[in-house]
Amino acid sequence: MKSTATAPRPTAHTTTRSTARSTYRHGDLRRALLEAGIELARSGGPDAVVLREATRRAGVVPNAAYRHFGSREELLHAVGAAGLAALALSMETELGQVPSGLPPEQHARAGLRAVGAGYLRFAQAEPGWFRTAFATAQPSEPPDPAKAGHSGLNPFQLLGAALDRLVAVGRLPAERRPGAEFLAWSAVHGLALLVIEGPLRGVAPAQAQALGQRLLEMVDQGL
Amino acid sequence: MKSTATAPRPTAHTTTRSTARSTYRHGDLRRALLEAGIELARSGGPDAVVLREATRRAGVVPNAAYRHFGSREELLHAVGAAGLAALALSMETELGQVPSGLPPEQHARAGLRAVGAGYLRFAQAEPGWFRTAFATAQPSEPPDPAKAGHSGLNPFQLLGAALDRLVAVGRLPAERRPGAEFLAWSAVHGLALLVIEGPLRGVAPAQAQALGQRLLEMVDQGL
DNA sequence: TGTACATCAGTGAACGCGCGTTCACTGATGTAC
DNA sequence: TGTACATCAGTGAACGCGCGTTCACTGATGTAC
Repeated sequence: MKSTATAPRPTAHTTTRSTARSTYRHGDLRRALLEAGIELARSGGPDAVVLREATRRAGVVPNAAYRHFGSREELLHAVGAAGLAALALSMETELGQVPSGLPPEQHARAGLRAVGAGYLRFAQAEPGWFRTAFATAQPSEPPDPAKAGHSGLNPFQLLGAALDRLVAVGRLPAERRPGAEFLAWSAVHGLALLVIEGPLRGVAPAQAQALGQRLLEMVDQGL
Repeated sequence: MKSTATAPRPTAHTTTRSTARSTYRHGDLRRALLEAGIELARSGGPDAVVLREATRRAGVVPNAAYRHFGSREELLHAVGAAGLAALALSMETELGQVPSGLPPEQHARAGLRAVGAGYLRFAQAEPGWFRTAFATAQPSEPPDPAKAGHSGLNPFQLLGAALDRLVAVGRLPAERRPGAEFLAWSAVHGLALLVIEGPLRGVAPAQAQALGQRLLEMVDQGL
């Protein structure tokens, strides 16, 4: 029994999940598609961000998406950008938990660890979205506010700022500052992948957490 | 003009790339499919390992693959296993270049760096194959000879052996040995990804090399 | 040395699938008068 | 306050694509006698 036949137009799509429209116009389809896209990324990574499925979830016909995104790729990038913003937020949360009474050097070191911990936490909590975000992190440098956290900084900038503080405080020699982002980022990114899609997949969260602490220690000592 | 009509059967597939058969039987289709699969992985990563394309390149009809691989997945895993073996070889090459006259501690440290350098070198030289291999590195522990290098050790075992030597020589406290593989692996794997599909994509090879050296130094100091 | 026969590697044709994207359309909304 | 009209968000139908996988087949090869 196909139920699409006689139902009134606006409410015809009874498979609609989130947005059961009562009007012809959707209202905020762009946002609905983005949110559906995020949901897809969360549950299956970048490859799961499928245009047709996003429109299905928004209760809309497939090509309606083209009013708001030029292509599937554009939607994917929007999902990735939102992921970077969420990642920045995760870092900021960790940064906010650094005690303020510490001596300057300790404080700066704790800041770097917090940034790394926020990265690992987000990667583990949202592996699919994280992978999508990373795929988007690649390109240009003009900082995009859509990728930033509350501070207005994106993840890369938050890391840079933490390293700058290490230099300011005398913990990191200035001549070793250039490129240091990539050393710290490598370590933390590698562990994230080992945990979410590598040989450490399925390890107990507590154990992964402990490994994360050791890794951040290694970076702190080795930088 | 379709040329498939009257041509004699065995040589009908004029689009055949590598293996222009003159016999009805292929001879070594399994190997041909595996090699085609490797070629596909090398040029596009795991997603590019497409069963139909592999058979096309082997000059054979699509379903012929099922005489040798139970599914696309099985072919993909064979490609990945071969990649792990190639990775092990790359590590062994670097290990072979460690001078033998060094004092024990220097020698052990150079060994760990060599393992890391081999990893990075292979990842950069064969990004697509490397990604495919990593996807295969996940599962069980029963060491598979198909994934090993000349020494009979697979990449993970080569890393473990290098760390064991650090302990034997007194450079790494025994209590920090457990799990140390994952710290070193994380750092090196993260940089590999930053370079091949991350923000460092397109950086000059020499610069990537330099960053690799700094990273290995960080690990050496921080472990 | 020759013949009958079993084996099984590769063929040929077809399937259902879901995807991204294009086209011409329709009808709800907001604005100008 | 009411009407005409332009805009443009969402519809409906269709496209071509390439994929993995299944089926019943055919004919080359090697072995037993």
